[in-house]
Amino acid sequence: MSPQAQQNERVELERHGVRATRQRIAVLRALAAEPNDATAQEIYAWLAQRGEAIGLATVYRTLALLNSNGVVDALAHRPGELCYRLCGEGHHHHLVCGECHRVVELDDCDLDEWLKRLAVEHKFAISAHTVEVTGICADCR
Amino acid sequence: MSPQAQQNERVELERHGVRATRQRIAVLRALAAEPNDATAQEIYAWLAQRGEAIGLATVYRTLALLNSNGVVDALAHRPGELCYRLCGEGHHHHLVCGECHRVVELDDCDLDEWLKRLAVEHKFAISAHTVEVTGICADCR
DNA sequence: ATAATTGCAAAGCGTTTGCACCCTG
DNA sequence: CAGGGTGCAAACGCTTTGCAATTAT
Repeated sequence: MSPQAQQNERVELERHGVRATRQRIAVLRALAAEPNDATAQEIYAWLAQRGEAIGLATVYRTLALLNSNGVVDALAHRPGELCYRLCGEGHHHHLVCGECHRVVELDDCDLDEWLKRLAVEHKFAISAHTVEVTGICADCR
Repeated sequence: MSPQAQQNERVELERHGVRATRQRIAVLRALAAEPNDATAQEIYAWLAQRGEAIGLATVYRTLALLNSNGVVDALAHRPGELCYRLCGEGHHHHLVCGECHRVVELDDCDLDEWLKRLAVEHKFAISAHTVEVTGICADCR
C-alpha cells in the first residue's frame, strides 16, 4: 500500500482522536476493502493472508475502539459473534441478503413518527432503535 | 406445582408435537413466570433455586427446541448471548428498557409499506425483518 | 520521554456435544 | 420395550485480559 493511501486512514483516525498505528490503519483498510460486513476473525484472516503482522487481540481491540468512536457499525445478525462494517454518516439501517450476506445500506428511515407514538403510548424515553431487514437479493434468486 | 397447573404446559408442548417431560414443563413454567426475557442461564438459576432438578444443557436444548417450534422468541439484544421469551401469536416487535430490561410487546407493525418499497428499489425478496427499540421506561427515569 | 499500544498465551464466557443412563409413550 | 430425553463433564468458538515489550507523539 502506498504511503499516500495510508494517509486517508491516518487522517480518519486522527479526526476521531485515535492514535494512528500501523495496525489500526490496516484494519481500516481491510474494512474499506470489504463491501459487506466482516467478523473480527475474517478481518484478521484477510490481513494475515496479505502478510500484515497483526495480532488477533489487536483486531478485536481496534474494532471495539472504532465502534465506540462511531467509525464502524457493529451488527449482530448471528448470536455469538459480531460483524463490523464501515458506516456512512448519520442514522441508517441495513438490508442483508440471507444467501450471500451482501449488505445494502439504507439511508432513509421512516420510523420516527411511529417511534414518537410509541414513546407516548408506553411512557418510554426512546434512545435507540435497530432495524434489520433480511431477504434474498436479485443475484441469489 | 399442582398437577392441574402442569396440565397447561403439557398440552402446549403436545400441541407442537413435542414430548412432554418434567424438564420441558419446568422450563415453560419458568418462561411463563418471567414477564420479560431471560437467558438460558437465568432460567436454569430460577429453576435450581426452586429445587427443580434439571441440567443446564437440558435448558439450552429445550429453549432451542421451543424456539424452532415457534413457542418462544429468541432476542439477541446483547452479543454473545440469547434471551428467550414466550411469544404471543403472530408478528410483533419489542420495546426494551435499557435499564431494567423490561420488555413491551408491540402488536402493531407499520413497516409493511416501507418494506414493499425497499423490495422494489433494491430488487430483494424480503423474507423477514427485526426491529428492536431501546429506551428508558417510566419507572427507571 | 512517556504514555499508549501491541503480541502472546491464558483465561473467560456462553453454548454445544458425546455418551451412558433413564424415562416417556 | 424402543427411541427419545437427560445429566455430566469435556470440548468449542468467539472474545477479553494480564503483562512485558514495543511504538507513537
